[in-house]
Amino acid sequence: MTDGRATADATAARPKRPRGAVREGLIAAGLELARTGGPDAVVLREATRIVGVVPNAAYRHFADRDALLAAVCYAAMNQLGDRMAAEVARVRGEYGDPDAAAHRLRAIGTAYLRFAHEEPGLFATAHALPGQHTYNAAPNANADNAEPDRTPKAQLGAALDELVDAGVLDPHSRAGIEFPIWSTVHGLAVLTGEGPLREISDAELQDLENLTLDFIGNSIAFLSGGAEP
Amino acid sequence: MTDGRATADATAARPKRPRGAVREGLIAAGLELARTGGPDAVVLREATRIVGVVPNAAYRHFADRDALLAAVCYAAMNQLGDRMAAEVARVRGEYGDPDAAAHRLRAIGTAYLRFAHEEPGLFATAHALPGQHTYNAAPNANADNAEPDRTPKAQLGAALDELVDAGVLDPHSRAGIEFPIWSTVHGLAVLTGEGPLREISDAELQDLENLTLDFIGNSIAFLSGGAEP
DNA sequence: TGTACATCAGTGAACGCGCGTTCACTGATGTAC
DNA sequence: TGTACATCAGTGAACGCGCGTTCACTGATGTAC
Repeated sequence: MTDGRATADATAARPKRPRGAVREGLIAAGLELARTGGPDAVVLREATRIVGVVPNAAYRHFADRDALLAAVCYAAMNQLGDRMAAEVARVRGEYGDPDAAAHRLRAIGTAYLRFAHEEPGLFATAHALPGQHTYNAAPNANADNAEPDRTPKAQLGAALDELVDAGVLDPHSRAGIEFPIWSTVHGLAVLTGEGPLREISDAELQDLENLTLDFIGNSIAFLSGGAEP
Repeated sequence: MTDGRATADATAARPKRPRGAVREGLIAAGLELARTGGPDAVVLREATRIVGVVPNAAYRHFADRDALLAAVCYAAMNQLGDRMAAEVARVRGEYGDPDAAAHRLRAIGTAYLRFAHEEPGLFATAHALPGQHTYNAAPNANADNAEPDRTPKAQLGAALDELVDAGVLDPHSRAGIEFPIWSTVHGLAVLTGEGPLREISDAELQDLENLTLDFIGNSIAFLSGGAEP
């Protein structure tokens, strides 16, 4: 009874684990810690405790604490990407339809902001990759990749490409426009999350989000030669 | 010679310090630590070492480590504000002149981005106020304040007010517009500083900054009923 | 102007804590012949 | 099919470290009468 092991199997002593289970478990544990307390809460010893393994066992799977943290950061970023993809997929209308394209772009933004608001720890962790690691070398970014790139930047880029194909956005204005847009949404998430605007009410937050997404829409509209509504 | 004290005064033993010198020294030391390593580098013991005082002496001036960090955060934010004010002051043209007003708004943005780029540690620290403290209760924000508010938000607000007075920006569109603008600039600073865009070259960074400030200008131009240039 | 006392701002020593990391080890799994 | 051996993935114990914080103290400064 002192042993909290799940299985009452007779052959106890050392529990059998499928291959790779500890590594995956450590990342999952790290994600849970990050969810609650952000990147600083990803403590190697605590992760091994959760998995039920001795601390140094982690070094069979990760070079050091930062390598574990990096894996957790990638996982957090993937969760953000999945949320965005899911939100975009909910928008109906065929590819190239101007209205649908605009809605999909907005869905990108709202998903990003919603994730930041609902999972502040994971959102912060997704952007807390340790200095010696690189965002480009993300594990899921294999060269001969059949499935599309699900990074936030890539999904935003795809939405903007559709806006061009739909004839809404001038191709000439397309180049690099994802960066100001990404910056705007990211900045709002940071300022209202842990930044100087973190004390505002939910109602004010909602207003700010709408205001900000409209702000983005206005800039695009200007590039498309539109006038004030 | 083993004593690194500055003065060779005969009455050594305990060096005389003017009133408040230790407190100010701790904040200055904390700023120096933050400059190099960000908010996490603001270590209470290290700050006391720099000042030349025993660790627990800090508790005469700060309730705990977070109180010291909060003071350092406020100081970092003030440095950012000072930079912005200096950059804006360099723009010539009298108040209300449309061209000068636009330049002043842009100066706000460039100063913000420049500070983030040149002093990443201080920039991060300015936005790393510990959770139990509040940005509104900034020490320099006394109620009966003769001097103007130098917070980034206030300076941005002043620039936008001038844009309204200059007839460039519709008063109806003025309300709350500082938040999307602030978000855009802040987001770019974070993404290119410690975020996923931190590995880009200086040239690319320059392009991104121009692109982003133009993006802001476009949104304002749209609100003012302008068309594509 | 002098004395008594309270407050202020520092010292010195110590505390427990939890962390990341290293070492030498051992049993289980996979592989070659 | 069986045996010999290398590799893998865990254990157990220990390390040094530096941190924030608390305690009891002491000398210097300011204040009341």
